[in-house]
Amino acid sequence: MRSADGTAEGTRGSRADQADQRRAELLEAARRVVLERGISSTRVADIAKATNVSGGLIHYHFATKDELITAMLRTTIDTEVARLKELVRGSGPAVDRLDRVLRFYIPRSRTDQSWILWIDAFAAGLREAVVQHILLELETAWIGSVEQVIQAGVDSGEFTCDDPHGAAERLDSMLDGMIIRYTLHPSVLSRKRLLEHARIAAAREVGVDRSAFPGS
Amino acid sequence: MRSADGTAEGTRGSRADQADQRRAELLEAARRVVLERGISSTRVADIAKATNVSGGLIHYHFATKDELITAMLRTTIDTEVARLKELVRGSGPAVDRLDRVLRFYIPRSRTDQSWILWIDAFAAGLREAVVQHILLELETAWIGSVEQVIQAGVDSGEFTCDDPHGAAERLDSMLDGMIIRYTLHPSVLSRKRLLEHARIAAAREVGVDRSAFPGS
DNA sequence: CCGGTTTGACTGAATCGCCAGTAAGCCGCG
DNA sequence: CGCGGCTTACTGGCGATTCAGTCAAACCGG
Repeated sequence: MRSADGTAEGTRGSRADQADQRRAELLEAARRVVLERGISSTRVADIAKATNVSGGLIHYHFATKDELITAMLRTTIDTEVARLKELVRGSGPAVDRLDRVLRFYIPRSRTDQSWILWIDAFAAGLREAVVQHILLELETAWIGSVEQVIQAGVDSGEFTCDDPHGAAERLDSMLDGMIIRYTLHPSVLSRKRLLEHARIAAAREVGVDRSAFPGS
Repeated sequence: MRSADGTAEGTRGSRADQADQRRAELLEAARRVVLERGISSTRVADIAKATNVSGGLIHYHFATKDELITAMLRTTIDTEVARLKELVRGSGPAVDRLDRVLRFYIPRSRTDQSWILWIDAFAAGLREAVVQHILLELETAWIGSVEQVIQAGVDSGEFTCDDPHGAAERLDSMLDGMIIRYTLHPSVLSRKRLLEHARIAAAREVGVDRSAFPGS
């Protein structure tokens, strides 16, 4: 895609490419470190160590720690939203598509830590407008996607729902809250039960019977 | 309740009382400061200043900052749970009682910051077992209360619900998620709309019509 | 193609403000 | 007295940011 000159590959090449690569590497490392230490107790030195790089380099690529963290959230969200959009574009009966979205939302297993990042980000977003904005984007994308699938189901006559947007808001909120609970106390609320709750609520929102959804 | 000795009042008296009072004062100040700065960027010096007290005094009453914060969360929760239990104990038709609980849950106004504390605590709870435990207590109390009111309604024949506990879990989660959203982006989701969502969902869970609840 | 020059990624160590926690002692009340 | 609540003055160290310098790759005039 780049390099109309001699060297004909995008993986390795000009210094700009190298810098981009390093930047991406740092963002990825930042994500890993934040996942296990939390945003507020992550030190730039930790990220440096995780990349086998000097502390100074971090500040060569990112002016401040905040900038690094924000950039990390930004790219994480972007890929997440992209995958979500793709998922929504999929085909099949509306029930299946909706169920797929629900399952994508919910952590895959007890060791899936992706939500740790968002919980941390919620707290950060309380005071940082940039983070707040990023989170709003993510939520909007989710609600929009759920709404879209519901609307498709209504159009095809599979679903009955007089307020797809409201239904999506309710479902999303319920999942947010429940996943936070699951992330904090996995022993109190199993993933299975969580998914079951999601399906029950979803079925109700779109006016079909619970049995229309997968899973017993 | 204390002082079976000479001085016959609980507000002012023995040195122990004075110490207790100071402790409470510090906890209250801690709460205020944390609300506006967040747990992780609250310094003990801030709390000292907010109480017009020297920095050293904090450590006279609380060994570490963590202990102070934890104690603060603890007492906040205790009073919250107490008020909740009292609310549940109230009388009247089950719909009214349920609605009262819902309204108690939701921030009173855009300036009610109580939820900021919990969002912060969620993040802290990701790594601190003590906080995690405190949060679990709070959630359990909420779910229990909602369940209890629903069950009462079922017993009196006002409600239909074959799984009060599950219904309470779903309602609670939805409110958690939605309130986080409201707290972070009040301009995107109004309190009015939030309450309406709560009533719609609640009505559905207990098998009554939305119009059975107050508010148009 | 070559030596000199520039550029840009990167290092390692120093700086410096911040902040939890400590130590020593003051003071008023019982 | 003497104890308990309180203050002031410190410290120890952490941790973001800065900076002077290294090194290799790209560039360029001849």
